[in-house]
Amino acid sequence: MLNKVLVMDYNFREIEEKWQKYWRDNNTFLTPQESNKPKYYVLDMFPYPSGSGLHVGHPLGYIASDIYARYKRNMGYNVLHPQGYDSFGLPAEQYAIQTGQHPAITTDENIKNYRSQLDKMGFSYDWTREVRTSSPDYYKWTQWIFIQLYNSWYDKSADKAQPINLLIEQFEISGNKNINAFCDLDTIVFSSNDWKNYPKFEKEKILLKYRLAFLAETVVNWCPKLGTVLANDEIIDGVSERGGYPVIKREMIQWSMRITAYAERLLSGLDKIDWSDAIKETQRNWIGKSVGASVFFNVIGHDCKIEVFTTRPDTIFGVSFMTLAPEHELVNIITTEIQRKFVDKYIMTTKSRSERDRMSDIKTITGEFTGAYAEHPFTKKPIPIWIGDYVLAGYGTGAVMSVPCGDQRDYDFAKYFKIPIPNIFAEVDISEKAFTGKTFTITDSEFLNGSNFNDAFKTSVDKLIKIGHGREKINYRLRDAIFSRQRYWGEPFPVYYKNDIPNMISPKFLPLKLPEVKKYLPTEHGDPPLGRATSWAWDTNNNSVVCNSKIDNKTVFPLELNTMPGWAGSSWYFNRFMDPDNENEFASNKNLNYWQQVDLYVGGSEHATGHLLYARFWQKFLFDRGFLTVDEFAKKLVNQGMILGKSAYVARIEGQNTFISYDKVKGKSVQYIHVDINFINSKDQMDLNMFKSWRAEFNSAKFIFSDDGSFKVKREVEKMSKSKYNVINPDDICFKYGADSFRLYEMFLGPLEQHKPWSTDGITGVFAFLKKFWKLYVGQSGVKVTADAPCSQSLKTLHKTIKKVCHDIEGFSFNTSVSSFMIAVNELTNLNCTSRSILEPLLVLMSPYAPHICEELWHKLGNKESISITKFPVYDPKYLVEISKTYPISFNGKTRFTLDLPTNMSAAEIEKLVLSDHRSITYLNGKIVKKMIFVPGKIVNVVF
RNA sequence: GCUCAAGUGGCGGAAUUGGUAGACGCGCUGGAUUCAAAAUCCAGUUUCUUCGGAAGUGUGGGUUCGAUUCCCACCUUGAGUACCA
Repeated sequence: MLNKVLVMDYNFREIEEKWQKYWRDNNTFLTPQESNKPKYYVLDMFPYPSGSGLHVGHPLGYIASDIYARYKRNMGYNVLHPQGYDSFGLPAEQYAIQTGQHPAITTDENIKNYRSQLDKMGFSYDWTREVRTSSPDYYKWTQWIFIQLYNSWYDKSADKAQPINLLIEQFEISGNKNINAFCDLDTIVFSSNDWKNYPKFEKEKILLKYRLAFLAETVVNWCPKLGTVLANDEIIDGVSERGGYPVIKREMIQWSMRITAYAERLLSGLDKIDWSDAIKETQRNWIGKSVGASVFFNVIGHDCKIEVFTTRPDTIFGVSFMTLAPEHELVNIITTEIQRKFVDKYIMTTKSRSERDRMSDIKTITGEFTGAYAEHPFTKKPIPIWIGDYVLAGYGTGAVMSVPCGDQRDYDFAKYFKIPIPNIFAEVDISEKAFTGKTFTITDSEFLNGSNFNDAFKTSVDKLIKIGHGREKINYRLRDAIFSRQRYWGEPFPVYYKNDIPNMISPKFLPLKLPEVKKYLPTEHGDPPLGRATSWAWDTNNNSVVCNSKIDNKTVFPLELNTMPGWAGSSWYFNRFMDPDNENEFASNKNLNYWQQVDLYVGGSEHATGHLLYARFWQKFLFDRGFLTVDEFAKKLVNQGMILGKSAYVARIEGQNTFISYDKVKGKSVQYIHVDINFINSKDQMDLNMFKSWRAEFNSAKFIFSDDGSFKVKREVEKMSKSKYNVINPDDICFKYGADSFRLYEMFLGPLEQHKPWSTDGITGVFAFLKKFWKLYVGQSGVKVTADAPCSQSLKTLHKTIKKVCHDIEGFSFNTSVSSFMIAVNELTNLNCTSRSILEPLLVLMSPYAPHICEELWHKLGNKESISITKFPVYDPKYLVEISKTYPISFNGKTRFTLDLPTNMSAAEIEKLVLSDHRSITYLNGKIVKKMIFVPGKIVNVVF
C-alpha cells in the first residue's frame, strides 16, 4: 500500500534527477550551427564565480531567461542560450595573496561549485559553448581586440574608427592639417615634411595621441589599500566599490581607451535599442552631454589665453571674474609675485584634501586671487582671475567664466570674496540669490540688450566666432577609460617596450599567457605583481616569452607589467558564444552573420555605467572596423531586481553577555549582532540551543525572555551576503521542494524588475499547486488521461490560459502566469477534466516554467521526444466567446438598454465585436454612440 | 539639489492599460480527516454597517458618463547622479 502511494505521488527528486540526466545525455539543448529555423539569442550576464556560491537571488534572472529561451524554442526558433564565467577578478587574487593558492585553482573550484548549483535548477543552457574570460583560448582574442584598438584612430569626418595606417598615409601626404580626428592634441600642427623628419620616437609619441588604445600620463583614482587604480564607475561616494577604501588622485602612465570618441554615438544609439528607460537615463547622465560654447579670454600682460566652456554664452556680459581649477596649467604662469605665496598655500591645502573630503564639504567656499587679469572679449575690461576648488580640473577646460548673477556657485563665491555682482537680467531681483531661469530679457549687455535666452545664445556665439574668441562646443562628462590595473589575475597586455615605446606582439603569437609568480602582491619598488615574474621578457627573434635576465633591449625587451581591467573580457563575450571554439578568428563571419546580436539580454541594472557602456563601445568599434555586422550588441535588455535577505539581529545589553528579547529592548542600551537566520522561525523567535552552540562565548550567555517565554529577534531587509548570515542557498530549496517549485516560486514572488525580500513561507503554495497539477494527470491507479472529447468549459479554461501565458511571457510578467496556471488547474480539477486534448497542451504551456514535471508527464502520456521541441499550443478565440443574442446594458446607473445583435453574426464576428478595445456603433436606441465597452452579459459603458 | 520610478488588505502582489478594484498565493479564522501532529480537502477573510447598504487604491484638486490608471499641486519611499560651469 505504502509502496503504491510512493509510486503514484509527485516524487520531484527522482523526476528532476532523471530528466536532468536525460537532457545531458541526449544533448537536448545543443544549439545547431546550421538551421533553417529563425534564430533567437537569449543571454544572461555571465557570473563572476565567487567562493560563496549562488544564493537564491542569483538565479532569478537565469530562470526568467530560461523560461523565455524554452518558450522561443517551443515557438520554433533556433535558440542560442549559452552560459559562461567572468572568471578574472579581485576576490580570487586576494585569496591568493592570503593563502598563496594560484587564482586559477580557486577559480576552477568555484566554477565547479557554480556549475553543480546551476545544474540542479534545470536550465536549458548549451554548455558546449561555455566560455571563461580567464582561459587563454578566450583571452587570446581579448588581447587581439586590444591590438585592433591600438591600431585604430577615430576619424570624425567619416564618424568611425579607421586603421592607423590610413592616418600615417595622411601624415605623409599632408601632415595633420586636414585630419579631423579625436585626439589629445589639437593645437600642434605639423606638415608632411615635419612628419617625415620626426625621429621614430617622436612619430610614435604623436600616434599615441590618436590611437583608441593609448598610453598617457593621466590623473588616476589610486586606491593605496588595493594597490591599484580604479575606473570612475568602480568608485562610489569617493571610496572603492570593493572594500570601501579611500581613493586619492595621482598621476601615472596608464593604458586608456578613447571611449570619448564614441560619446555621441553611444548616446544616439540608445534610441534604437529596447532597454529600460532607467538604464538609458543613467547612461545619458553618465555621458553627460551639454551644448554650449568655448570662449577664449586673453590674459593681460601674458602671451596666453584661457579657454572656458560655458552653457550660457548669453551671459557673457555678466562676467565679473574668472575661476581656474587649482590644478590648471596656467596658474603657475600667471600668478603675480605678490599673490604667489597665498596661491601656493591654497594649492597645497586643496591637494591634501582627499576626494571624499572635497565632496562632503561642498558648502565651504574657498579660493584665492592670482593677481592676474583677463581681458573681456567684447568690453576689453580687465577681469580678475581667481582659483577655487569648486572648479573641477577634470570637467570642461578646468576654467570657468564666472557669472554671479546667473549661477549660484559663482554667486556664492562672489558674495564671499566681495566681488561685484553685475545684474544683466531686466526686472529680476538678485539680491538674495542668482537667477538661473531661462525666461528673461537681457540688459546692460551691449548688442544683446532686449534679447531673450535663445536669441542671446545664438547672437553671442556668432559674435565670438566673428572676432575669433570662441566657437560652438558640445561637452561631455564622459572620461576616457583607464585600462591598466596593477593586478595579477587579469589579461596580460600583448605589449613589450622598446626604448619606452610600446610595441604590439603580433597576433600570430597570441595568447600571451600569464606568467607564474611566487607572490601576488606588488613588488618592493611598487611595480605590479607581474614585476615578480622571472620569465617576463619578449624575445623578438623567436617571438616567445623568455627569462627577464636576457633583456638586452636589442632583441629581448621587457613586457608590460599591468593587466587589463575586469570589463575587458566581458565587453565582447556575447560574440564569442556564437563561435566559441574558433581558433582562427574571435568568431567566423558566417556565424556572426547568422546570430547577429543578442535578442534578449538579462542582468542586473548595477552594470549600467560599467559593463553595459564598455560593451557597447567595443561593439561599435568592432563594427566600424568591419569585424561585426551590427553596432549594438543587445537588442532588448531586461533588468531583474535584487532578491534581498531578511537579516536577523539579537540585542545584547551593552557591555554584558546578556541577550534580550527584541520586544523587551525599549529603554535599554543595547547593541545588535547579526545571527544566522537558520536559528529563526517564521515568528521571529530564536532557537536558543542553536545560538548557544554557534560560538563559544554565547554558551555561557544569559537571556531575558519575552512574556510568552520565547526569545524574539529584530528583522531587517538587507542585501544577501555571507557576512550578514542571511543567505538562502537554492540547493536547500531545490532539495526540499524541487527545482520546479523553486523556479515557479521565484517567478511568483513579484515583478521581475523589482527588488523584493526573500521569504520561504509562500513556497508551500506553489509546491501544493504542483502536487495538485500532478494529480490532474496521475491517480492512484496510474495515468488518468483519456481520449474523451473536452467539454466547452475546459476548452475555455485552456484557451484563456494560453492567451494569458503567451501575453505574459512576451511582456516579461512571469509572476501572473503562475497565477493563471493555478487557476487553470483548480478549474480543471473541479471539472474532473481528463481529456488529453486539454491536458497535453497544458503541459507544453507550462513546460518553460516547470520543465521537469512537464517532461515527466509528457512521457507518461506516451510521447517519445522531449517536450522542449514540441510546438507551443495556439490560442483560439472562439472558445472564449459565449454566443447570446441579447445583452442587457446598464448605463449611468439609471437607464437600461437592451442591445440586439444580428442573429446572422458568426461567432468570430461577435467575438471580435465583444473583445475589441473600443467598438464603434453608430446607433443605439436612436442615439449616436461613440464608444461602447461591454463584457458578455454585463454592459459596462456607452459613450454618446 | 537634479533626474527617474513607485505608493492598492495583516503580507507578496493582480486589474485585459480609462470600464465589475483586491485575481493568485501566504497568513489568519472555522470545519472535515487523524489517538495526535504533519500533510490534504472544504468554507470564510478590504473596512464600517442599523445587514438595506456605505466608504475605499498616499493627500488635495481637475478632466470624464466612468479614474488604481490621464492632468496639476503636495506628502512619503526607493534608485541613479552630484560643485558638470
